[in-house]
Amino acid sequence: MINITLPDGSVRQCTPETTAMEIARQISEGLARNVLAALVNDEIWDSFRPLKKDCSLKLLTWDDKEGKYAFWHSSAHLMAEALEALYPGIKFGIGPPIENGFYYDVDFGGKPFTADQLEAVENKMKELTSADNTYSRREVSKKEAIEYFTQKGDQYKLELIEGLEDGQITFYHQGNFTDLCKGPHIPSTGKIKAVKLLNIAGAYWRGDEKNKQLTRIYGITFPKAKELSEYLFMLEEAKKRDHRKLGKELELFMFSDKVGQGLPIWLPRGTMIRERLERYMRKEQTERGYVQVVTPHIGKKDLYVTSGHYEKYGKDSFKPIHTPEEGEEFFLKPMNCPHHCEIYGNKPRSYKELPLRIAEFGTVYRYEQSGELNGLTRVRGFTQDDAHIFCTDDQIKEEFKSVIDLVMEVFIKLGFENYTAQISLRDKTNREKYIGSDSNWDKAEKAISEAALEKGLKTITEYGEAAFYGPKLDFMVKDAIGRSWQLGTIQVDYNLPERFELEYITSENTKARPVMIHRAPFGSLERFIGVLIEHCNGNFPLWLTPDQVAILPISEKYEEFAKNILNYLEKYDIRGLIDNRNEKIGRKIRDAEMKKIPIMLIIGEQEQENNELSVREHRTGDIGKMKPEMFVEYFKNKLI
RNA sequence: GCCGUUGUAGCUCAGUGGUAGAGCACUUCCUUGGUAAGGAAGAGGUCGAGAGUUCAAUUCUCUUCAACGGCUCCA
Repeated sequence: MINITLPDGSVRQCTPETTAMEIARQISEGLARNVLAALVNDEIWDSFRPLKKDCSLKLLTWDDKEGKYAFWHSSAHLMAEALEALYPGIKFGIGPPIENGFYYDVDFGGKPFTADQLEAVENKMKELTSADNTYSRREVSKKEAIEYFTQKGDQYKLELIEGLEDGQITFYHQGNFTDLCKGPHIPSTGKIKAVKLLNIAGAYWRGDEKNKQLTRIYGITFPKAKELSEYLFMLEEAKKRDHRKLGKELELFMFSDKVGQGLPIWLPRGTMIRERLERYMRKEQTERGYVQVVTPHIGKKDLYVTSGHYEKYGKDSFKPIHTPEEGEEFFLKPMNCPHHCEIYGNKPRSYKELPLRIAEFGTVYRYEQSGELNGLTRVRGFTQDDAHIFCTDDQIKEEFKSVIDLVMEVFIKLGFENYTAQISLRDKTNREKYIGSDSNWDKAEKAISEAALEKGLKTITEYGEAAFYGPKLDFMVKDAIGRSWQLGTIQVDYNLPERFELEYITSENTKARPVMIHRAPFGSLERFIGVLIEHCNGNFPLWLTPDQVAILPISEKYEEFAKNILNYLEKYDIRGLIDNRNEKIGRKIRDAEMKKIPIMLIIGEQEQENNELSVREHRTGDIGKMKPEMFVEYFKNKLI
């Protein structure tokens, strides 16, 4: 007999052949129906695997992340079985569960596979779910595994097996399909009640572009049909708040083939948002002791040779700009820091000047690969709310903490609650690719980690994600469709001050090298606004929105009154427009609602006579009449 | 950059080997209307660009540009 400890602390005795599923059944039939996998000690197991030894056991259902993963992993196998039934002879790469669903990489052997074939696969999968085939696990020797896939002719699986140790290899089987897999899997295919294959895309084998490109098929499944329809509805909703779509509808920005790929053009309404963000940031920075500068959009090749960017990125960036002068080359600036280093080096600096915080809304240009461009979130020309803090070693941590404060202030102001901070450190094994000394790196990495800890940030640490010149702390936010984007960033740099030979005079009248911190709370204004659009679904905070108020006269007769009101509001810094089209009020309201204007002021005979405004709020409706003075008061209160 | 899909009016999209259509938006006129679409008429397209096949190409083929979905990359 063995002892099984359940999460509530109770212990059950049973035979070593007992499975998690049997225990579930002992507890209740309902639970047994919902069990997808089991957490045995700290490993995730199949619910149908004999427990063998004393252990702790947690039953996993759809409500557990691990339960979902087992479910989707099994769904990937199910899709593979369906594909193999429909297209015999195809080869399989990997087929893991992902955050929302699963995929499988398939080699169709040169035959095309297009999206309109997905439905047939989906139908086959549904057929296989109604067969309710059980999943089973089998430990196999490496030899046996190799034999099986050699006979099947699947070179990808063979390659995977090569990397595995004998004795650790398992096969999973359901229906007519056997796969190399470490599991775990759900009990049977019948649990999968709803199937949707979403899209197909190319993916390199093992993520290496030198390898063959396989067809990746993405899908999602659910234990209830209703959950699928809810998910699909959610996807539709997410599409509606896509910043590319809203940006077009609300006339915030555009792209032009003639101007070029990845080069956003800001329309008047979008520019208003940008400028308000800039103004806000400038104010915050001034309060924190930053000084503002302006530098040119180009710089001589020499500048980037000195900074090291030329060597590292010269080949992959925009081609140099040549002048009539023989041999003279300029580059579009990919970063502002070299320019700022020149500002620092403009005169001798004293320790009394440090920390010196140089800020600029600097527009930079980077030649991103064409396939990587995406709306405002990935562009070739963008403006950073950049600043470089030159300070002493001892000041790093304090400066770092103050920047973390600033970033959090910005996120709170704009309603981003769901962000994570990522600490990016060096690759533990390969240190070749980094510039700078080991001791400097160690110091910087320590300062970042401590600052983040002391500020109580929720962080994850990633090794190998550091920039080539220093470790960094990035703030990541998710967009409407769940994609994660980096916004704010703080980076320590021991490298550039050295390359530019920057110095300051210490209190002992000796020379010392400052440390540089790059930081950008928004990151890029483009990306920030892109994510912000999706975050608030185009309903910007009142202080930021392009048009705060729409004045809607009932008819042409009240146009004069409307103008007076607008003039009055402008005196109080309230931005508005008058809709004086020859349309009925219902129509004007509808259009203002569609344009997501936060406040509508409806004025007609009654309002004109009593010098009043009928106030209507976006998405809320009529909230009654007010005197203009009262409205200003009301508006100011809403701003906070 | 690579693979796949797409490209027709300002927007969203039908459609065809015989040089194009809808809804909305736009313009004009009628209507002067009270909280999410008043009515009528009109204008608007080198069918992404270039080349080829054909008597004839927006439609078929190739090239190219761009967008989208991924992969790879990212100072």
